[in-house]
Amino acid sequence: MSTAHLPSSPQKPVASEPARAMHKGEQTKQVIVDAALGLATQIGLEGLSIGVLAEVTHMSKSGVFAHFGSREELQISVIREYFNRFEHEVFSPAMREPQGLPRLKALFANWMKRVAVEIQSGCIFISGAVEFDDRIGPVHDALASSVKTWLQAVYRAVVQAKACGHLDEDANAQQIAFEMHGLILALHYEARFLKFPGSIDRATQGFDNIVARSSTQA
Amino acid sequence: MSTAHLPSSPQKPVASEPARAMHKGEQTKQVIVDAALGLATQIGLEGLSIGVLAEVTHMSKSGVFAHFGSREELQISVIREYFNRFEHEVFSPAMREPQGLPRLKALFANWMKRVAVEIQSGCIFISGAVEFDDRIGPVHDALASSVKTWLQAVYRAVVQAKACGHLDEDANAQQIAFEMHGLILALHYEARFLKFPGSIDRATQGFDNIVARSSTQA
DNA sequence: TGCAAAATAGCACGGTCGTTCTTTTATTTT
DNA sequence: AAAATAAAAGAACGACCGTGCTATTTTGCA
Repeated sequence: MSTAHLPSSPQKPVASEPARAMHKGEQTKQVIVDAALGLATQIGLEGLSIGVLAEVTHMSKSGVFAHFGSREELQISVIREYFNRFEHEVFSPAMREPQGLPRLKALFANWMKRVAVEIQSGCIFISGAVEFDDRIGPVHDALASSVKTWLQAVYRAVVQAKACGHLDEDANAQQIAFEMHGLILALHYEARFLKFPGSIDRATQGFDNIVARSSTQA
Repeated sequence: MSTAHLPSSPQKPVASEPARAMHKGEQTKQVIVDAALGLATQIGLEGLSIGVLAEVTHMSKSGVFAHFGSREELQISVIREYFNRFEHEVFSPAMREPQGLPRLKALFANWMKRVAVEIQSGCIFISGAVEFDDRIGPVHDALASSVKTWLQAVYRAVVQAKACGHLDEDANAQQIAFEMHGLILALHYEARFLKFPGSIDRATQGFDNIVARSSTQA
């Protein structure tokens, strides 16, 4: 069974079972990346330090370091891992829904479900954007291209919903994708930072408002 | 002439002219805070370092440090300064508009104008939220209370627009404020980090969509 | 089972950080 | 102008950082 993939998604071992013929190094590297992702979601990609990562994984600093060769490469590995999980949890399940409005709704619902979890754990697509928005280099590029890939997928889902006749043909797809993104960001901001209750409901309602406004008046 | 103030806004010297009877220490402290704000908007409150701040202001590290007593106090000073400027540039001018929809529109327009500038320079209400969203302490508190004060002002403007009959009486004010916040965040994210063109227009359009949906059908 | 190769540990380096303490300089007040 | 006070500099501290180098251990293969 082949799962749907976001375009140009990096093909990597799926982290789960050792997958046979996986050398020791790759296994522990995966363990490190898992731990690094856990740390990065909480304290950010910039907060990631090889020292504390070594502590958490019960290894030596140089042992951890050797798997990546540089801190930047570690950060990029974390971004890739996050992207893969995002694809697996948010994108792929939605692709199993029929094209058009159902798929778009599933996309947003899964996205929201993911962010709802990240109210506790943090989201590196959001924190990373702030940390790397005026920096250049491979980490910025890896992050930006991951996010763009995802937002592009959202955009395509909106276009398809229009093509299916589920949304008004003169609805602005870019505009809708932009507003969806805004709802997610406001949810993350107000729930995680400000601890406002009811934020999830407001994000849900916001999406319903968009759909109601853009739906074909039957 | 007394200017309108956000409730519970800290009263502090307004940075501009030396204001007579201002001791030398307060003047240079203001210079330092100005420079620190400039740095913090670019690299974040966490990126603020006393060393580079000393370089920028042509002072010694200990000279800079003595004005604050701790890095946290410096960060809080920066937050207060940013809050004052935000009030002065965004909130106060809007309060000179008549209550209701005109004032709400001015509030959003000024907010957007501010963020449009911050596409280049950065916004510590946004970056700070990410940096301090799972940390506790006085810096988090100072930042959160500043943001809450501002969002509360937005909310009140929406409520007033309803009271004036400019917006539907069954419009959800919290919902509208939430969606406005989302538009600002999406603008900041997509324009500053992703460098998407047209983001400003989409935020403007998003606000118009909200108003159109909530306006009293005459 | 032995040997090459890969993985991990140990250690040290130069650098930056916030902070403290002491000394010097500048400002304010008498 | 002198004395009192505030402001700024200087130097040093312990801590943490990423990284490079060299040993040691572990692994995989013949």
